Amino acid sequence: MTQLTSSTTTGGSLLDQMRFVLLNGQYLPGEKLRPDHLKLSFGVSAGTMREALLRLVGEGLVEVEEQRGFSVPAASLARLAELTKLRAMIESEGARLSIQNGDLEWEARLNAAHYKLSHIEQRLNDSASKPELIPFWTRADNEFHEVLVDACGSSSLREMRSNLFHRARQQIVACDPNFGFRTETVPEHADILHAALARDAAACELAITAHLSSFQNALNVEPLNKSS
Amino acid sequence: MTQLTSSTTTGGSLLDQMRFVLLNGQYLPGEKLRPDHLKLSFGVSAGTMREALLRLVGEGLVEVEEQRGFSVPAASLARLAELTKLRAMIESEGARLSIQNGDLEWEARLNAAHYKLSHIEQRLNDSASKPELIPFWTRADNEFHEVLVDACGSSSLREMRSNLFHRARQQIVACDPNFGFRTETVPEHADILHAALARDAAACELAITAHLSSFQNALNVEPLNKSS
DNA sequence: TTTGGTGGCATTTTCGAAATTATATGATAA
DNA sequence: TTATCATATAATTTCGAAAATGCCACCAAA
Repeated sequence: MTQLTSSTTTGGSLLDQMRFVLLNGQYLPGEKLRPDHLKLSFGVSAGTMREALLRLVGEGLVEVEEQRGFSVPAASLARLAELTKLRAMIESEGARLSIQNGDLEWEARLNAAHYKLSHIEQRLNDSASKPELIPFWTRADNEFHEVLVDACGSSSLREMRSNLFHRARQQIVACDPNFGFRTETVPEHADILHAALARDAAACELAITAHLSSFQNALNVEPLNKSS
Repeated sequence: MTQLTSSTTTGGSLLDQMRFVLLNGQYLPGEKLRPDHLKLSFGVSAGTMREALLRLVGEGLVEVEEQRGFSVPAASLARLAELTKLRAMIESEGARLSIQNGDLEWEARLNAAHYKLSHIEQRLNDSASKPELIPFWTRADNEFHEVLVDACGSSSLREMRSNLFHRARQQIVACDPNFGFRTETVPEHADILHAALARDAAACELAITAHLSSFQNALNVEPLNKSS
């Protein structure tokens, strides 16, 4: 396994570790996260543990109730649908702006991110199940969607996209035994890439919505709300 | 001043206090927020102070850099424009869903929220400047926009709206000597209310976009991006 | 059986200080 | 004068323990 963190401080790398395990379903939805217990697993003090949990609350990956401590957010298909819909809105708008503003260098980075992603997806497709690849796929998927909106010129939008991605991911690993991977994912990502490189904002928006909503359908959820 | 907090714990009420002062421009954009200094103003320990700041980071009202401490986010018209645009997207969608799902009780609450808001705005309109009313106006404005999306059925969207409102508010108090209040605000809020009560989602979306974008124009910023 | 209270235990919250790391100051050499 | 390095100061990070609070089982009274 490659190095998981780039942080120098204890709390920084702890945060990265916690994020990783939360995004890979190590803890069950609704489970309580007690600093006093967790400190044993991570080898830090309860205070540092509390600080990391507090930061994760800000990212929406952990919930906290006053005087009642921390817990893993409950998971449901309804919540996943909410987050996916917001993702579709934010990413569509971000991609639209990126297509408007992005330069050649952006296209190159998008290409690179898609190349990495499709490489991993190929390997996931080949053999029935390679659970050890999922973390790499998650990272590559996130990076592709990140680069897609990277030239949008709005750091607030980028922040929000990252936040939504992680929160949706957490729901997915709790709801889907396949961790969200499907064979259809491969051509869908390709569609997004090609629409973006062709500078076709409308097609790109369609491809993104199709990608996220086909994913919803696979989980037997109502499709994304169509405009009335 | 009425009671500012409903929290029982020290940290909880401290968080409310800090949020209040940050949203009212007590600290300058870019200013460093040192727990050791702030603890004197608020009468708590540095650790508790740190915890409150950490939570505010999660809300986007404070920034933190590893090994370099906390600071007030920089303010600029560009950043305000970003946040306002996201607000428009999120609130339009939330209002659309509320109009779809909201019942009579929702209409009643929206009416009540608008009544309170318009009452305060009337008083702000009458006399040239009543800076002591601004906090009340801010709260009423937030509550109106909150109720507007309250029946949307997506708690994620509600969370996000609240977050964006506060972050935008922080930018406004830093950029606008009038704290964002204009006489045009009054009819704009009324338009939103009437469109919502008439269950006219398209008109409501238009009214929201007009409201937020006319505000942008007043600050001499480029108008919100029109769909290409 | 149910209701209301009481005590003990686990957890959360808060604090103050030690350890680590950045930042500013000033001295020395090129 | 400029650059580099050591030193001193200030700030952040981390810890362990004390105080406050919630939770739960148990008992008594109705």
